[in-house]
Amino acid sequence: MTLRIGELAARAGLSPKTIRYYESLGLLPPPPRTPAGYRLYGSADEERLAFIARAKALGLSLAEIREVLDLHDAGTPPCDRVVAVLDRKLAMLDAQMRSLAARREALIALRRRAPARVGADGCICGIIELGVSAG
Amino acid sequence: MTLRIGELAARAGLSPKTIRYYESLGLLPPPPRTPAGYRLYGSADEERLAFIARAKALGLSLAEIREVLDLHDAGTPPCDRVVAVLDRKLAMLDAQMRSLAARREALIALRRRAPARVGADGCICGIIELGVSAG
DNA sequence: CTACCCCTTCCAGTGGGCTGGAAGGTCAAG
DNA sequence: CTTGACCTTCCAGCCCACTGGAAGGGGTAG
Repeated sequence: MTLRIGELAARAGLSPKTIRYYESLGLLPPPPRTPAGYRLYGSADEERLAFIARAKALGLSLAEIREVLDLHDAGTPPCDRVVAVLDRKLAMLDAQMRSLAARREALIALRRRAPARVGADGCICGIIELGVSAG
Repeated sequence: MTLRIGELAARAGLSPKTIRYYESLGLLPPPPRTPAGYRLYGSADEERLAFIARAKALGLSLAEIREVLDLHDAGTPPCDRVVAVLDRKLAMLDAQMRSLAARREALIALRRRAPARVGADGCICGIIELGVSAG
């Protein structure tokens, strides 16, 4: 159960570069090394990477994941923090979806009127240029 | 109707930096200069910036806007291209909204089960870690 | 003259999550 | 011995739309 970085990366579906990058961000503790300097990992690291993957899939940034991991490593159950982060994510997601929906409406309205605007005079492109009421 | 860059920027609601940046990207043609090298703009530039602002609000990237403007400057009505870009934007928007909606569902389900997962043993944080079926 | 604001150019940094590449060390197989 | 896969470090770049700052010139008011 001792892995070099390439093996760990393969199991986690990442590149060795990414593992080293995570270590540089403090997401993974500095692992023990062989005399030649090769990093050596165990199953705890694999689980940690699985946790990171799950948190990433939920939309947490690496900085947020690091915060949670730091709490855990300090012996504090990170769950309260996780709930707070999740709630914030949810609020941001809602806001983002609203703005996307608004843009989508604008785009669809424009798209519907586009044929009538093609070739409008005195402007760069009537589709974009003319006000919503026109057409 | 001759403006220096600061004046034009103020009218367009941009910074002089941004105007120069747009020029460097080819969104604005290189304007005439005073003997001292100051850029001089006219109402056509103001309209061009208004067009850019509108296109940006629709979600076009500066590269896409440049493409449209290049077509226009070459004497080709850009409307066909605009329609294609708009359609692509719409498809991307839909895909993005679907993925956001999926993440939102996952987040909400997780959030609902969170209390039962707090303090789960043998993992970093039960809220994130446990499978969807758990709880 | 100074003060002050505007203008010029060019270089560099922001954020996020990597990725590429150079230059070199290590280790097992053939 | 060589080959080749793997490892190490460090620096640099990607995307996007700017933004900051340095270093210097221009133009006008007092």
